[in-house]
Amino acid sequence: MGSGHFVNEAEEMYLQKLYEFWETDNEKSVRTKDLANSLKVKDASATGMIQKLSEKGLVSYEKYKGVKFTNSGLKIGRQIKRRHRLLECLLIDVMGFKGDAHEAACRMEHAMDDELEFALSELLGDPEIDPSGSPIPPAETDLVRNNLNPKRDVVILNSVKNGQSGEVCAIMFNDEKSEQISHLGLKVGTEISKENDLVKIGNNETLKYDSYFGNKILIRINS
Amino acid sequence: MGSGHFVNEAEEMYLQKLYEFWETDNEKSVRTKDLANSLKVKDASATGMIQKLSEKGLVSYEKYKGVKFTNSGLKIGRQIKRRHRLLECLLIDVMGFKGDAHEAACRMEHAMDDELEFALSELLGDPEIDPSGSPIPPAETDLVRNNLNPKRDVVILNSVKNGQSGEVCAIMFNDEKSEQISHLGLKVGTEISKENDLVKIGNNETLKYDSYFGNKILIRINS
DNA sequence: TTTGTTCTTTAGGTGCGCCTAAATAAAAAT
DNA sequence: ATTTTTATTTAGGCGCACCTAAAGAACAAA
Repeated sequence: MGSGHFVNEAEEMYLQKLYEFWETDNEKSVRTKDLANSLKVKDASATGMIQKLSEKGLVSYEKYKGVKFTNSGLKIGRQIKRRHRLLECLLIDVMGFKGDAHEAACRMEHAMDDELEFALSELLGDPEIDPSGSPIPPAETDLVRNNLNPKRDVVILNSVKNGQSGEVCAIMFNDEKSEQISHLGLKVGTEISKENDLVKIGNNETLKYDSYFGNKILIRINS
Repeated sequence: MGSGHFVNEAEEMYLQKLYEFWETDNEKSVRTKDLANSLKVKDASATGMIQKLSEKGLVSYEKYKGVKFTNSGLKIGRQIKRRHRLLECLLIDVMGFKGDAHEAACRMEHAMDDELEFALSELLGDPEIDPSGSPIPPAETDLVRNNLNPKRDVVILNSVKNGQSGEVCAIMFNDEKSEQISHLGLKVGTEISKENDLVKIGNNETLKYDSYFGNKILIRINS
């Protein structure tokens, strides 16, 4: 990444976890013990990995003083977390996966490259939070949208932007909540539009929906 | 799996590769060298792993005579291959991923459990071939469809079954081929039905489409 | 400040999957 | 049948990430 570092799976796990600490306080340095605990490894193991990451210039580290990101380490940690949360969106919101999505995402995140990350993010409508409400960091790499990655005009309701309008083109599940969706007055073909962060439906009434539904409803944006 | 074996990632790779040999000839035993070559490891490494798998009862092995699946080994190899090919469908057909899908799938397949495999297969309409035309083996575990996994009534066009009818509810991409799709006379709302492996559209005309389009068009099945 | 506790690091060891090099078996060519 | 070639296996090592046990540093309380 960045300066051409090769970072393996174990290192990525540490950097991602470090990013979680960074999210709550991006100043404080992280204690070896806390890192070890949350990764469920022994303290001595964490020390070893920290030293390795420090060698690679991904964290700054002084004995007995804890560890902090360097810029390049932060980039990588943030990117892995981004991929992780995008995967959770896919598994939970789109696929309706009821198993241990965190665990699955944890293992899949290391298999993603920039392109796959880009494609997934676009499929999901470039979401900014994951199913548990945690923020999805922005992309490190601003891939130029080209003819290999054409602009998509079908997005999930949650990612419709102010000023856009469109039409419901799919409601992804037929589960116990689908009845609730029809109570909202929504069905395939319903026209919607968004202004001032409010979604209106055909009769000019404001649509009240939560994030769950917003992920299940596909909208074809009017061009 | 089956008799409670724990199989790690490396072992899964060997079993999956062995399954590829099994697919072309399920009698012939596989030579160490061929296995090593296709996994891009040295012959000696393959020998070691074969011996390990043999210890576990997943392959039958006699020195200098090559290796064959046992029943339990075949089950595992087949399942990993199934997961791999389902992932390729997701990446290529649904997400439009243009990178190295094989490589990505290779790494993700080991992160899947029965439930995720089930959810993915259903999202894809239980496909029987992957994007390159290779057959997707059937599920080993016939998960009972329960309230956690409600029946989906939106499927891709390719997986509409004879006797079913429904309505186009989404066309997933707006790329260079979308124009071709509209030339087919298809748009959101179009009614379709399938009999004798032929898809008819509203005016009773037979729809001619290829697998590419069949994966991009979502159909809501009439109940 | 001394003592006790907690945290961190070092030192040494394990398992795993890979490697190379060398020995041995099987197969092919003469 | 003997030699040559190819395939396979053994033996010994390496790197990696983890572990335990023990030493040492930092911190808190008396």
